[in-house]
Parts: sequence; structure tokens; C-alpha cells
Amino acid sequence: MVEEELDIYEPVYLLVRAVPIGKVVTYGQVAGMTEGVSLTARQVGTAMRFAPPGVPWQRVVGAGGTLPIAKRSPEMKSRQREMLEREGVIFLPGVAERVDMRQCQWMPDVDEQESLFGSE
DNA sequence: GATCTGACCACCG
DNA sequence: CCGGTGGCCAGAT
Repeated sequence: MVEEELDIYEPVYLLVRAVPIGKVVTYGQVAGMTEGVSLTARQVGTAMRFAPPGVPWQRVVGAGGTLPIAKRSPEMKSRQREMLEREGVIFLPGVAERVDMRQCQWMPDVDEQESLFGSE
């Protein structure tokens, strides 16, 4: 009896909520980190679109620190950048805006991940 | 229920 | 650095 098809993205939201202020993660990173659930980066994107209140979706960026949302919604992109900068995320200068991953990419320890998913 | 689309990503030129 | 391409698979139509 396992009707756990309520929210397959639950682990994603759990993980994103755990991202500290001033740090970011990439879609692909989240996809790879949520072991137990087979997800692709695209699905994480979908998950963010369905992101319920309380999930800091702005802290999820594209590979290399880009803002893939810029293509679809330039306005939202600006909003995302504002929120991130307010949280202390560093943006690198250049034509295409991108986060300074070297400093701001969140890389949780195994222990932290276990805490989140309650692994043993 | 088939087809198109997409808050992605790696690869190639 | 930028554009195109294929693969991914859950939503939207």
C-alpha cells in the first residue's frame, strides 16, 4: 500500500527549502541529489513551476550559474536576481548575468542530506 | 491517448 | 561566447 503519488516533487521542495540564504543550487544538482527519485533537470524545473509557498525557488539556478528563466520571463529573471542579491548572492559581471558559483553554490555534506531525507 | 512543450543540460562547431 | 541538436520525461493541449 503505497499511494505515494501525491507529490513526486516533495523531495525537491524539501531540498530547496534547505538551501541556506546566500547560497544557490543548480537544477541538475538537485536532480542528482534527490536519490530515491529518478528526476531529470527538466523535472526539477517543472517542480519549481509548481513550487508551493515557502519554497525559495529563486535559489535554484541553471548550470554554471545562469538564469534559464530569462528566456521565458525576462521580468521574473530580474526579480530573481534582485531577491538573490538581497540575500547576498554574488553576481559576476558580463553580458549574460550569472551567479558566482565558486562562492555561492551550496554543496551539502552527506550528513545534511541524510538529515533531510531521514536516511539511516 | 497521441503530440507538443518546457523555470534543463551536455555536446559540438 | 553563442547558436543549434538530442535526450530527458512530466504537464498541457
